[in-house]
Amino acid sequence: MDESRYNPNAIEKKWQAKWDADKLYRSVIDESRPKHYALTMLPYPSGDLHIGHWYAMTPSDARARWMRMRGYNVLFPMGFDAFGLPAENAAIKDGVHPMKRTYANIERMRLQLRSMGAMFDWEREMVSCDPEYYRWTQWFFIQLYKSGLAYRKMSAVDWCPNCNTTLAREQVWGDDRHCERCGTSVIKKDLDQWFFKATKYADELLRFDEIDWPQTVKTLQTKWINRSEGAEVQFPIELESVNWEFGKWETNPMSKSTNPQVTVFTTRPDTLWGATFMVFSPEHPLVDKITTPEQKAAVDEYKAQAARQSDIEREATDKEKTGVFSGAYAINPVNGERIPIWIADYVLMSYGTGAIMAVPAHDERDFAFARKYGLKIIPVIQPEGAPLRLPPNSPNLGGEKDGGYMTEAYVGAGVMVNSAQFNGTKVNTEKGRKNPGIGAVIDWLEQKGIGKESVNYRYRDWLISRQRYWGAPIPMVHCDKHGWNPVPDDQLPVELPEDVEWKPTGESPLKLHPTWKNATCPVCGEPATRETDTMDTFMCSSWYHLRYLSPKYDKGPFDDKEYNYWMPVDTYTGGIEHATMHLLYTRFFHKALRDAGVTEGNEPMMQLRNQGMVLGEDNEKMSKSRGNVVAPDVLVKQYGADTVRAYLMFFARWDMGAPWDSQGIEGSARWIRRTWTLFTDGEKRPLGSSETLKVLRRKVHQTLRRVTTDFENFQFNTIVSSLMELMNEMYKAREAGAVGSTEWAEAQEIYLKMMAPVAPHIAEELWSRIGKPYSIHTQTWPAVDESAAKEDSIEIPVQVNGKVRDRVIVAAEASDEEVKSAALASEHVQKFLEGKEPRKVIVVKGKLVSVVV
RNA sequence: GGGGCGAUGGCGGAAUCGGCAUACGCGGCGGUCUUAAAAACCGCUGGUCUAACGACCAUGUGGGUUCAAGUCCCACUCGCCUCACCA
Repeated sequence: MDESRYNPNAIEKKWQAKWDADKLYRSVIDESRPKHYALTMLPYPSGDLHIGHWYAMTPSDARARWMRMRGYNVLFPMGFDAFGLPAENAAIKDGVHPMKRTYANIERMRLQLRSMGAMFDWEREMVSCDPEYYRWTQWFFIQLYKSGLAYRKMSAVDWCPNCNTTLAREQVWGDDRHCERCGTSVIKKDLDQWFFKATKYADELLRFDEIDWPQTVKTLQTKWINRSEGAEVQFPIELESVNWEFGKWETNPMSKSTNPQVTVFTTRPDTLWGATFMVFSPEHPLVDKITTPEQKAAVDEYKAQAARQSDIEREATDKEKTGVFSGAYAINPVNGERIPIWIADYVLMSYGTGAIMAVPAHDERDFAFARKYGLKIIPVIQPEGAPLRLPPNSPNLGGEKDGGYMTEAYVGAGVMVNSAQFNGTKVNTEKGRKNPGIGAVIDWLEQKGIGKESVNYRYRDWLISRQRYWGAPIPMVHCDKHGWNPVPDDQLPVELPEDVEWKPTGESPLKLHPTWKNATCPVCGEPATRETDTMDTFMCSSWYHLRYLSPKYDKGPFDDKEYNYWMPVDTYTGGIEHATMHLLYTRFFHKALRDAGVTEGNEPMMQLRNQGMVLGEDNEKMSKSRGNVVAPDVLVKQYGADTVRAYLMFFARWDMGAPWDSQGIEGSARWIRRTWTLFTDGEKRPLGSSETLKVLRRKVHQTLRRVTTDFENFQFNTIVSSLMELMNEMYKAREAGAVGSTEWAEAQEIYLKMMAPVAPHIAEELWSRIGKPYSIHTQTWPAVDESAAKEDSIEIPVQVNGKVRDRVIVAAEASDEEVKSAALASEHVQKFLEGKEPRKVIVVKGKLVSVVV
């Protein structure tokens, strides 16, 4: 083979084997060095590494390598998120066991990952479907159960009819409420399921003060949790309104002497006096009890229609509001007014209490509803200036013109009116007690015992039951006498049976298995039944970063020694699509386990950075059906891993992503080849001038300064372009006779060190070819020589009235006066002054001169 | 509909604190080498006008602040992301 030609496949294979044999990337505890835990999101073993994986992992690897060169003891592990639906769905089709398929895929992807030349420590690999891994996933479930954070509840949950399983709220996407995995619209089912009490941590999850995460992720999580402050208020229902035969009131069993109460949540207790009707969700359990015989037919029909409607239709925001009168009345507790109770589907059973007080004057939805059905509107907040005017014939509003009158709800600031002793109280647009009107009313409600301050969240508890086979079995056993109990630790893991049948019945093979579910009760030892549901795979990925610490440890999920040294994760990188899923689950998980005494600290990952997405050449999302998928294996074969790495770092801003350009990679390939030529072409020229060498050295140190800050800031594209510039400069210097000088030797050394994190193989090869000791990857990152980086003379643009008219060259150290006179001495500048005296001359040191006439 | 992010040559992008707009690369054009092509190398490459020196215009649109705006402020247009009757 021709040794002088750049042959990426040969040198990459050679160095990967050597690094492997030398355990160059093995990370072990070393108290003498500061640690750095760099983590990139682990892949699902789909069978092929995608260019998107390369895009996410390569810059993360480069930065981890850079941290290592800066003296940190770096942990950069890799593993597989191996449970999940695709493997099981494929099994139903072709009968290949998910275990077999998954491990075959992992085998293949390991090779592909190795071809990247990343510094993964493979001895720390974890695979979430390995029983030695999910043993601890189950153990964590039991810890949460023992902490009172896991509970079982019957409720209406989201069910994907295609995946045949329930989903967590986070896994239902879009306005058509489709399944995150397969895109099918979900339906509601009443099921008994396991939940984690994530809402207990809602307030803590809203605090981001300890972590350096992108604002967008913090905003998404904040919006997702959606804390709203307000009050709960009890509304008595008129005695005549209650259909007693329908059953008991839980709080007032068959007592006809006390009014039954219904609780509503409101963020606007200051508008209570304007509550002119109530609205119940069609699913509200009291609907049947309060509906009068005359209204029964209409209400039943409305309920049936609401149940028939899909969530899509029901949740369309711009849909006209519909509803039906129940015939019943409630009493507004603040003023004793008798107000009608309506049934409408714009009130959701899943938020608040499923019933609202309607204040049409100050709520848009209630206003629209009141106008449609001719209900009373009473303004209770009056803005400054022109008072709100009701339509003249309110409450009967049909067909009237609205000129000069209220045409929409007033939601701004103002003064309370029509509100008894609160008249005159100022109201602003703040939420909760920050609003003086709300604060005053809450105090009064609490004192009167008809309401209390309350906080509501949109955030739901985490539904983790999945009616599927390919997941970690929920380690619970049910006994007729003793109910649900966790499987004792010494019986973990509860392993998945291998001898199962794949039938497209929609039932989990675990449920259909003849014997697997037979167990004994941990309390009495009598026959009992295993839970046949498995856990959401997000449970597996909520703690994988902990398993990397000690993947073979069998006395616990991790070895404390490793935990104490490496945790928390210092830098976490991955896609933003997990903002309200994995990234929220893992924070909850860490906090819950902190309180159970398992983990330490408040947050698992201190710094988070998100990469963008590589689109297809057609500017569309890559997909097999579009035929625009870029295969990294092909590119590696054609160009070598170093070129692919360099191009992925160069071609777009990492946090933004961009469409793929198959021509563009030629530029990176050229850079790598030209670097090769620069270092291997031994052609000598007569030694050049000292100025040449000085200019070269200056460029080297300027580049080093830039590359260092760019690594710090995840600006990978400009790292590569700076190196390209330096290379061009080195070619010029070589032409001018720099080869053989100490400056040239230094340039070569620093250039390769800067290149090493980006293109580790060629950097190692050239490093050894210039006679340096193995390995470049254990070298120290060079320090910038600021005096060398400094320019001696600089070109200063001179502006006249804001336009650049000339450039003058001055010494870098020149005083403002010197620069000013040099600028004014310019003929060209004088021409534009047209003989006039400058009114003002602004000198910005080292930047420019601005002359104003 | 609410919220967030963004818009710079033919394309991806660069521009630290408000201080030379278009770095670096792709593509294009011209050239060297070659029988030829590829590769490699050299030069040009935002627009308009000009023989040239050079002038004028240009960072989605319209205003504003400033000696100076891609960068700050206001309004709008388009695109992407996100939530979506949340009481």
